[in-house]
Amino acid sequence: MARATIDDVAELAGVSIKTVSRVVNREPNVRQSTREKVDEAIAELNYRPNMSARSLASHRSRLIVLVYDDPSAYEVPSAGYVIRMQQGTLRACRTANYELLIHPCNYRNKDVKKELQQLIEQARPDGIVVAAPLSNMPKIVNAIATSGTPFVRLSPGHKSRKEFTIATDDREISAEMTRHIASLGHERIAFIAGNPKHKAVTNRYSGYRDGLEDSGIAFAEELVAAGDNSIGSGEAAADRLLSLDDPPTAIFAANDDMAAGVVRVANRLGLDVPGQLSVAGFDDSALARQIYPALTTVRQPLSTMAERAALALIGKCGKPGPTAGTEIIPSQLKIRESTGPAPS
Amino acid sequence: MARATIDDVAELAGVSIKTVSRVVNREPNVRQSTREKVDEAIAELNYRPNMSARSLASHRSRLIVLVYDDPSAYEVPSAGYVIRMQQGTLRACRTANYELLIHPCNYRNKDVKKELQQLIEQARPDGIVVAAPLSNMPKIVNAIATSGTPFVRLSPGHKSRKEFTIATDDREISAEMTRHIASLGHERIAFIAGNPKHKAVTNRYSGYRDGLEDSGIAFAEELVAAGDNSIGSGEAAADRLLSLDDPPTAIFAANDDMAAGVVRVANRLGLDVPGQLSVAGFDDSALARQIYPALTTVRQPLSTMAERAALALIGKCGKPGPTAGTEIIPSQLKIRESTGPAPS
DNA sequence: AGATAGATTGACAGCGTTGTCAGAGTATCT
DNA sequence: AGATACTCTGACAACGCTGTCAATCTATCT
Repeated sequence: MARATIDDVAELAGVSIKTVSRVVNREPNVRQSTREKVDEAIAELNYRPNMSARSLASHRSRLIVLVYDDPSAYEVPSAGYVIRMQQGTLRACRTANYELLIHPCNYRNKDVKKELQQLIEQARPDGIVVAAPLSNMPKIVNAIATSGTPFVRLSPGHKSRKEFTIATDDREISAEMTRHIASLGHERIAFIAGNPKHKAVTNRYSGYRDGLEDSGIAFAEELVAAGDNSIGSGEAAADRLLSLDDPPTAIFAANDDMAAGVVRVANRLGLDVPGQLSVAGFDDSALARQIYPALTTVRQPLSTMAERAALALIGKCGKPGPTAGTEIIPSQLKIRESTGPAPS
Repeated sequence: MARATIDDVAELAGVSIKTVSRVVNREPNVRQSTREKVDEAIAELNYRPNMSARSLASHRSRLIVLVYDDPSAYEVPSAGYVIRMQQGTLRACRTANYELLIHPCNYRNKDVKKELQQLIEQARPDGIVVAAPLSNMPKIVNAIATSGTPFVRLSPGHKSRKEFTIATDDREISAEMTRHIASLGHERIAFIAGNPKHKAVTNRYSGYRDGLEDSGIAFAEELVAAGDNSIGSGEAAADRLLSLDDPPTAIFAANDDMAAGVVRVANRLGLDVPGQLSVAGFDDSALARQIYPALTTVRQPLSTMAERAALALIGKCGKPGPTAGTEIIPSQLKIRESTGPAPS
């Protein structure tokens, strides 16, 4: 039994195919009784519009593409990010009956530009969500921009006025985390900075200093350690910080992996967490919940960001709409077991 | 500048559009010189066929859909599975210039059937890869089968002769793991069984018994504990096993989470792993590499399975197409630090 | 009643490919 | 040379839908 086409529906309902098209696309100016007749015919024939035909005729594909960096995506710690972005994008797609095409790509590859162009020309998506770090690479962004396809940058830490960008409040939430720790009575609060290449991560340092100031705590150079986002660098940093004459009673690391390193050192030194040392991380990675004690950390609403991005694209479809500016999605403190009152 | 169409290419090359179509689709019976002329024109105009038109006319979409269960997919431990499947499918797609559409869905939802039908009718994918547990549900499989779209089941532990299925060798590899442990000198090898609802997981128990037999070790009822795949159940099982009069020197858990539970108990009891107790898991989840000592475990080639599935659908593969039968992809032992020689 | 504006509907031409089929070339065989 | 069998090529009709625009209705206004 071949699929019913719009002609079949039109014939059964006794109207023209154009009217069926109107009903299907919820266009105005169709008499209620006509609409009902058509809906009945659609139901009876179990008619579903053919996407290809639709897209060919209307120049719209009801397809959203999510582009992200492949190699980093498939390392263990990044899997969660990717999944959460997909989840958000999918949520948006579902509401509007769009489908999601995923296209991880490797920015180190010389042909990314060509690859993206081909993707765009073949799939003709209605919109593209570009995730970090690709979203911060002019090469990539330009390739997409020149195609004329609407796109949204998912770019924690990078604002932009040129393109529509969804960003995070790394600085503000880091300040909040710092204030939270301070509110527990801590006065010696250390910070482990991350890889300075990641803008979002350096923003966290600024937030730490803001939070200190807000809480009336003097900044102490010696309480800042440099890390590179790895567990190992967190351990090294913790070793140094905890061997200070006047060691910190709380350590805020710019990401969860480094915070996990701190916890590991604390265990080794026999320091109780959070009894003798409070530890906070950032990212709410899987690790944060797997280690003991579970990490107090910051959860960035990656899935909400992605959803927002996709919704913007879907909504913008056809309409001119605002194509520039930055939208900030607020992060959330996840208070768990690794932070507690300062030791007296 | 509007995209070049096949007409533009035909005009520039001085041939008919049909000939351009032939060249683009690598059809035979085109004179070499003609082919070159057309290729030049294509290059000059940077022509890319329009997918929608192509798919409308040819009833093929160059789209593969990956369908998997949503809720379970997005829990932390499953993210890795999903990503690996996507990765494999994408690899296959890339070689044949297909694109991948992902469609997580919730089998608890009453409308899954309708949802899948709609997906199929709208996107008209050339093939569908269905992951477990959806691939084991007749409701789902039938919905897809009746659509006539070629599909492959990704179904560890479930064989089938009716549909084309990619399965794993849970039983065989579990036997191998058991033999490996035995070869290290262990004679008291315990097993923690997983959730009996998962066929793949119960197969592992059979494999354990096979391996015992292969190694000439008598099966002891008391050395088998029941778990439910969670870390907590692993701890409980370990507690019981290790308090036996003649406790095991090695524990093989049917998944990594339970194995992690065993390691946790060992730490608590002050047992050195692997000095006094060897521990093995199954799945090679992220956790396996994150805990200390890193878990000896089994890695199932999920990505290879998915790749194989997609290749079969694309028809790019020399082996028989997606007609029927089961193909087994062998798993791999990952020997890491949690297993070692039996204590003397 | 006649006119006017707006609501409703349909005819038809694309959208950019591929499939079919017939016609034109070419090589090979009697 | 003429016949036969391929090899190449192109004209043209789908494919199933949307956009445009004109035609028809209906309601409202003088």
